[in-house]
Amino acid sequence: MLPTDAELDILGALWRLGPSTVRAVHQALGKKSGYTTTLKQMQVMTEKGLLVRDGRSRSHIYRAREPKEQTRQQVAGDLLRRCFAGSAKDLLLGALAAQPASEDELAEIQRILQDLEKKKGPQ
Amino acid sequence: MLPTDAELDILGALWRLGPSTVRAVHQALGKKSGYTTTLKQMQVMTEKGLLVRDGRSRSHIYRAREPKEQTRQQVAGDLLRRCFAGSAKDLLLGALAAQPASEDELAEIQRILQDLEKKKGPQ
DNA sequence: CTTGACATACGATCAAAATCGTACTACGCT
DNA sequence: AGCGTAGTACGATTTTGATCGTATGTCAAG
Repeated sequence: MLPTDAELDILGALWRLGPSTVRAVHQALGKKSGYTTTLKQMQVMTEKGLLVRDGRSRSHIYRAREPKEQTRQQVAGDLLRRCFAGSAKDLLLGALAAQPASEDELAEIQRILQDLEKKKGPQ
Repeated sequence: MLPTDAELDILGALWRLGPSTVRAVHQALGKKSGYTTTLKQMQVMTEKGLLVRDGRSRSHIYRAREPKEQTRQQVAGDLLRRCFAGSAKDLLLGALAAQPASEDELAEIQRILQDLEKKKGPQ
């Protein structure tokens, strides 16, 4: 099951920060809502299996249960199908239109694509 | 305001089909839910300004109000920020991991990137 | 040992999205 | 004209996500 929007924000914070307390996540989120809201959300996410909690210290430490890459893959794949008719090209185009990438990043993407084609072509 | 998930499905269907009746969209959606649900959703979307309706024929014809590219840009940009820390590279990687692209599509992406860099570099 | 700061637990509530039932309407067919 | 089919209109309900208040627990400083 895919994470909701608010859940994605929390996962994003945990990816950035590494394993963290509720308070750390809440602060990193720039807190439009109250602390107990974030707490509750992370509790629910733990029940759902999105997070795991280490309750040994008084302030529990949470971390994402699945590797970041896996979650990203799921959510990108979902959008790809639902909104871009499966076209990775169109997805990239949309992303770049929304937020232009630096030349360095463009070059890096090129490199990755070349590697991919090398790996794929010979087969 | 970003379309909800169900709204995105409807937009996707309209992009594929072109201007269509509720029934056509409902069928294209392969829906688990009833016809009036789709109808109601499209009515709400019309109120929100996501769709426009031509009510001249008995079966009203709906189409997306904004160009596909604009909506895609918004939704891709949102995901890019929220889930990929602004890295278009990571977004592309996630998408490709979820659904590998053909060699042709990879090549096409390369071409687009080269054009982009040419346009950007000289400035 | 008491108190205050900070933590979790958890029910209640609120808001938004999705679903459905049913009433009403227009059209074509006989 | 009357009937059946296929459509819209729209209120009601259900479901889900997000938010909050408050009760309670823990610990360390004084």
